[in-house]
Amino acid sequence: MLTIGKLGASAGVKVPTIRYYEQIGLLPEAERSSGNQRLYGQKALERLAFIRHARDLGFTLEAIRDLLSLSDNPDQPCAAADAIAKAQLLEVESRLARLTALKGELERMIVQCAGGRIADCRVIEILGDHSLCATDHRHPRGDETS
Amino acid sequence: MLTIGKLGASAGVKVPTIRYYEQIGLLPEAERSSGNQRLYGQKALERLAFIRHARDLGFTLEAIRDLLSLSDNPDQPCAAADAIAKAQLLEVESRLARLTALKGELERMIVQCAGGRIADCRVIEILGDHSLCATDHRHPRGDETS
DNA sequence: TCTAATGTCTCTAGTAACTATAGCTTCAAG
DNA sequence: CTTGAAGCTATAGTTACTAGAGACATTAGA
Ligand SMILES: [Zn+2]
Ligand SMILES: [Zn+2]
Ligand SMILES: [Zn+2]
Ligand SMILES: [Zn+2]
Repeated sequence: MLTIGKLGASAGVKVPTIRYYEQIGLLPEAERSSGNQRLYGQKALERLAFIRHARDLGFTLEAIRDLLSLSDNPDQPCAAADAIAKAQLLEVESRLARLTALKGELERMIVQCAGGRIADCRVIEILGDHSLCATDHRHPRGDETS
Repeated sequence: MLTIGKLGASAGVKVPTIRYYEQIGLLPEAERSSGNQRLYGQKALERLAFIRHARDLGFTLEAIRDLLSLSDNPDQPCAAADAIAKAQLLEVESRLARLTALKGELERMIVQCAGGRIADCRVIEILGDHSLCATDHRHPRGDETS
């Protein structure tokens, strides 16, 4: 049995994050010791490692919630799990496209600046006027920039 | 003079967002009409367009706050502005690197799944075990995934 | 065994950048 | 003059945590 600190160290997750996952129902309520401290077994460690890895791959907690409940039904077909992964891939690809455009614009504006006064700064000028940009990099609302 | 709705439409920013920017001091307090409604002139439109464009390029509001105060001092040297843009470029490049790794892993896991039961699903299996991954894509804490 | 340091407990609030809701007032068109 | 759209304030919700306060539990050393 692991204390919450050991569990966190094993899975690479901070202690308050574990408590948070329990609070939102992503982890089941833990057993408690006589002194009311949480105790975890191997299954909890695996579940937490799954969550951590999926977070590292950019899945949202909502997607992870679905993936976990799928993985609790081993005899079901896996189409739903694959669909979640494919959606995540699409999301990543769209962020990648946007970030690539941003990188290009940022490079362009930095290169163009000759480094004089603000009044002549190409960075400031381009920030004030998208028509000076080479690409249409604008942000569709509800889309995460990052 | 523009009403808040016209201003938002002109700059491509939602009305509540404009009020939010005013609240956090990114936009100055607007003039008011006799009926207490906000009124904006050309300068406010330019400032809001600047903010919008910088947001579209992924700058944080804090960075934008600094860029705006720099652009209010046209005779200063522009090194500080350029530094902010360069920092943003580095940020974008690091996100790009991470997302590229994520894309690779997601493609790998999707391709490997034969589409059977959850128990045999490669997606679920790999999510549970990072050692099955080809790259080290792990998320340094405090770093934005997106 | 006592004690000091570390770990854990609960609860609350804060982060970024908005978005949504409620309940009200003002404005513009017909 | 009336109605519907637009505007006002204030509050709360979003995501995925992180930080803090103040109290209790556990462990290691002297
Ligand atoms: Zn410059
Ligand atoms: Zn642009
Ligand atoms: Zn599968
Ligand atoms: Zn991995």
